[in-house]
Amino acid sequence: MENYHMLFGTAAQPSSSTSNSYNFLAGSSSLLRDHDRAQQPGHSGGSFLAELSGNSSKDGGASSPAAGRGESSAGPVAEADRPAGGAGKRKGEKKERRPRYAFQTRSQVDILDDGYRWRKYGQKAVKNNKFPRSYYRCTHQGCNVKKQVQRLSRDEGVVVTTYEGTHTHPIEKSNDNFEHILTQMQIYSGMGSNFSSSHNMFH
DNA sequence: CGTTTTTGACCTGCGC
DNA sequence: GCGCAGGTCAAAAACG
Repeated sequence: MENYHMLFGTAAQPSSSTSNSYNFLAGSSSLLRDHDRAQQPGHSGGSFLAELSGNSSKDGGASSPAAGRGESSAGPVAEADRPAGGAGKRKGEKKERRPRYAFQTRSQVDILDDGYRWRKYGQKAVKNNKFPRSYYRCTHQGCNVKKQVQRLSRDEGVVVTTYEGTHTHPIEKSNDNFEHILTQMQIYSGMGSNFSSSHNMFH
C-alpha cells in the first residue's frame, strides 16, 4: 500500500497534507461507459446498486443483528445479542434509511482523499469484475458511513465509489477542491433501478 | 506502540 | 434445501 501513492502521486500529489490536486476525469466528462463492449448475455449485473432498499438497520451502536460470527463462540460469548452458532436474528428495528450515492470517477488511484478517515474492513471479488471490491468505513466514532470502491476491469481508469450513509462530523481537512472534483465527476445518485434497467456500467 | 491493512472464515439473502 | 454471491468480522501482520 505504500506504493500506490508513489506510483501516481509522485507528480500529482507532492504533499497530500495540504494540496489536493487530483487528476480525475480531467476533462472528459462524457464517455465513461460507452465504448467498449459488452459481453455476458446472462450476467446479473445490476446487483451493485440495485438493492439499495431493504437492507438496513444494524450498526447504530452496540447491537448488530447481522454481525454474528459463529466461530467467536470458542471464547467468551459475552453478548446475549450474539447469535452464536446459529440462527439468531432480529427484526423490527429502527429503519434507518441510509442513502447510497455512487460516484463514477476516472482516476488511477482507487482511494481518493475526500477529507475523511477511512479504515478498510474487507475486500471481496465480485463476479463480473476482474478487480476486487474494497470496503471502507469511517473511523470517526458514531459515524457509520461506509464506502466501497470498485474499479472496472475493462477500464482501468474508471473507479466506482459508493458512499453509504451520511457523515455526522466535520471534515478533517479543508477540501474546497472537493466540490471542484464533483463537478468533474459523473455523479450517479439514485436508487436502484436507474441503472439496472438499462445499460450496463459494469460490463 | 497504536493504528490500519491484510486475509480467511463465516453469515445472510436470493436463486434455482 | 442447497449453492452462489456479496458483505462483514476478527486476528495477526505491517506500517508510521
